[in-house]
Amino acid sequence: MCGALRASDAGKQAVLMGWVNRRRDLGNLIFIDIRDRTGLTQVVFNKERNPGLHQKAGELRNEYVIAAIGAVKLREPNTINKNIGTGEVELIAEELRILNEAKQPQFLPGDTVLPNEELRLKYRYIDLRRDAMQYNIELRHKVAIAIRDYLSSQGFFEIETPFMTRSTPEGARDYLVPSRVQPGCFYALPQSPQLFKQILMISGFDKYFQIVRCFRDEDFRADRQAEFTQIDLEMSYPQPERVWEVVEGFLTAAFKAGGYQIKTPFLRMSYDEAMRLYGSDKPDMRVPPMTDVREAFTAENLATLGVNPNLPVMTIRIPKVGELSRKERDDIKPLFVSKGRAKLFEDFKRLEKSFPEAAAKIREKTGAQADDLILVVAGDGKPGEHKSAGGVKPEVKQHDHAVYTSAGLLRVALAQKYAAKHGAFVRGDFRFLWVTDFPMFEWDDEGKRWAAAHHPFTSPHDRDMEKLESDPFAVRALAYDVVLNGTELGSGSIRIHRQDIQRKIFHALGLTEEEARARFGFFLEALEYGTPPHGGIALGLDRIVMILAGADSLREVIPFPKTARAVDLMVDAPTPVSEAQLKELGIQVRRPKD
RNA sequence: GGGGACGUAGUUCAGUUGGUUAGAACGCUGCCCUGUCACGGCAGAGGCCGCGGGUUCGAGUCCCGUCGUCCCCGCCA
Repeated sequence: MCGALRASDAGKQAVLMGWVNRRRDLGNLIFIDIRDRTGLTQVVFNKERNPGLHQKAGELRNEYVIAAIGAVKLREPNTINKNIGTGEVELIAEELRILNEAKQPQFLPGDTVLPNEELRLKYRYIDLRRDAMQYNIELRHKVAIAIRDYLSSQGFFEIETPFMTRSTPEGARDYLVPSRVQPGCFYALPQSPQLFKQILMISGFDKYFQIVRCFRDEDFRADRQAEFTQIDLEMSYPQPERVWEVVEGFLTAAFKAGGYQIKTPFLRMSYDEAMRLYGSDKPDMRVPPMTDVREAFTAENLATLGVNPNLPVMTIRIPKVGELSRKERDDIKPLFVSKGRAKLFEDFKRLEKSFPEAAAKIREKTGAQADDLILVVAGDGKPGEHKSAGGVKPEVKQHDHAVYTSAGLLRVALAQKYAAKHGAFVRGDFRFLWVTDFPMFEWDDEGKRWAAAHHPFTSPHDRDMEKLESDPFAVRALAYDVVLNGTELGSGSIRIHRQDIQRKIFHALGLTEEEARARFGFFLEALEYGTPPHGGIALGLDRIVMILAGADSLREVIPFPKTARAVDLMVDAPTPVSEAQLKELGIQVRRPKD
């Protein structure tokens, strides 16, 4: 292989096959770097030594595929290239075959500046030849193998589940696949193999896993693709701690495959605590938590500031940012997105001038150093908004959350903006965290109903069972997320294994008996035939590899990704289909323009 | 659904208050060059300024629309 030859190979004959990475034509002497996925080797063509061969080498162009045969020669000491593994040797060509010519590509794998992503995706086969992409794809392979090996060694079976399955109205939008033999009927591509893996527990495969593709028709981001890969697993009779142990085990193996040692067990934190300290259910632990400093202010202070005294007053602290100019402070403002009625005080110096005592308490409470950036996010004091004061009603909690999440989003945005200053975002610093005790339900404003926060098969805490009807907001679920540096890696829960409880949950979700049976009838029936307690989790493989690769986007670790509008630029999908195909499927397309 | 950034040579970019012939670097083509390794030197080719309207004596530049890519909010059980 092109990256394999070493000084010890000197004197041997070698055949190298690969791409022309670069040619350096010195006239009577031509150097060609030949490349494959293992690396580069310099091949030398000397006119004096072999005029015919030298002339042929002159015809070589970028990305031609060639075979070079010759003797491995130790380089003169002054011509050694320390930048490449094969730099001590070179191949003195004796024979050259052009296996295939290449058109001049739009960009070259060896280019130092990347073209824009549109071109990279359109000519993905060129892009994938780049070192960085070859590394990422190999890393992905190694991580997947490590996880398979680990789970297999722990007694888990990898079992496949269908891709063409049943559409369920809960959750994300489905990708649909029309049926030809049943016109007007559709399969759905799975958002996850959730129900199948639960049924595998009912079927007696008490430890299941699968590295499996999932599909969700939603809007996409740097960390969200239309199709993505999950490490899905489920086990019978587990406590949550048992699931966490398994996950910590395979993540240790996966990160080891990526060259990193990680520490277990991971930190644990309840959802409530995560919200209060980080304003997020996926806290990035690399920057300091926020602090509620409501107590530092007097009632008069808060009134003067126009701050609601019933809501939290959160400080964000970003270390070592130093003095900010007026303009830099102004640049912070657009980073703040108020959820509900939160407002931002971006000038702590001014607060300090007006309220020196409160400011001193804040400095003490947050442990802020002189060069730390401090910001305050509080609830807007609107008259007539305190009607729920005194009782912990859902509305109050919602307003609390608005302040927490507004502050939390700003905290993350600032941490990114000033990453160079606080220096806390070091490659290889992995802060894992279990976030536990998620709420069972969320209020769906659009549908005006309670919705499952995780999914409707998640088991509530035993102690909260009686609050299902009276106070749904207070019901905690046996649900947990594994979080790494502010990214949600995975999400799981202990499931409901009893039909009566499942029925109660559907009821709390406002589903009638008939609706529930129409949607999940097969599953409810399965629950009645002796279902062991079970639970599991699913982790995003793409995200794990992305973080290990130090990449900012899933597209860097997926060979053939889609754009934000779910288009594959290389194959140009999706496309319209012929009238005949539609007719066969019994489908008529209503075009938006008509 | 909403907000923001970008779109100029094959590529990455520059292009002043609207003004004459739209530039640079790399790449490409040809010639020269025997120790280069991001080789070097000389010469040359290469432009629907994303697309469609509009304002103007005059538009790469201003306005409206549209298409595409990226980032964020909503959404993602």
